[in-house]
Amino acid sequence: MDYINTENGILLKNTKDFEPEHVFECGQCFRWNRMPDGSYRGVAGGRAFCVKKVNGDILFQGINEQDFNGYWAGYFDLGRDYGTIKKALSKDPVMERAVDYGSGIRILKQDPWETLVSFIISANNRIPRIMLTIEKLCQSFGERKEQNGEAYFDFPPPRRLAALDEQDIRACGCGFRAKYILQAARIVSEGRVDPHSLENMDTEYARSVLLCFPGIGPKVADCIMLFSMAKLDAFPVDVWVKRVMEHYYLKRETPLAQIRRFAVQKFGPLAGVAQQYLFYYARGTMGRITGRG
DNA sequence: TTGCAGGGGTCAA
DNA sequence: TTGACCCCTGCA
Repeated sequence: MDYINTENGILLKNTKDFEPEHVFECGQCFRWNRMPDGSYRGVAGGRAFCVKKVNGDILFQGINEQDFNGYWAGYFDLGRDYGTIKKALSKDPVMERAVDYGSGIRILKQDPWETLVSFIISANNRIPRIMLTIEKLCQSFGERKEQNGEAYFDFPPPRRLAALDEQDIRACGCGFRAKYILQAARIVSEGRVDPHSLENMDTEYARSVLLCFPGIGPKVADCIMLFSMAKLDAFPVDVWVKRVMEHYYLKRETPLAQIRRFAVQKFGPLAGVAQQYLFYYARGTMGRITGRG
């Protein structure tokens, strides 16, 4: 990992496997917004900052070296060689096209609690509304902070949400998911499950624990593990991945669980990364490109 | 202009 | 296996 510590922030060199648009718009995160100049501004890990591409390099604006090494290098999965992963996946002709299409995708390592709630909200929902709902939750119940005169809000911790009424959560636009969020907050704040501890458990066990939460089914559980626990063998199957898998591989209508088994068998420990390339490829190429989820 | 289907799933019957 | 679920958007 080659970087320079500049007065503007950390400048990452040799970034052929890091494209901000691919990273932030492949469906794994909901608090990064595209700015008019093409940079992305987001809130994560308790702070707000900007990621921007400058002459082929990636600038993490306003991040110091200590925070970069202590947190952000892990968050952006900079220790992993995506070049090798892409080469391995590209042996498959369909994956070769998908990898080429989303060549700058990286799997983020987000906060497990925030990711758990975010993907409960994602169920039967569209991306713009998911983003709006999460932002409202943060503005209503998260800690207010300020940076360069601009306010931003952390994601509310479990104990904060657990102390609310279902109606308070519903008022953020969560709809029928409000009761699931409240119950999840109670489960975690009472110490019955620690989402962070699941990182150290194998994928099948972590999955079985996540499935005990109301509002978390197979797809959401796989998303939480892939996008916050670096469990790259988790393969979330949503409608887009279902479409792309049926179209290119299975050639017929196939149950979700069967698609997942097929993919895990085919792509093994890299199934989750393959899923992200396929998802981004499907959404970009398989019709109906809209603001809808 | 209005009405209705459907969405990056999950639950309950 | 199927309908209901928040609520917003696209479309007829």
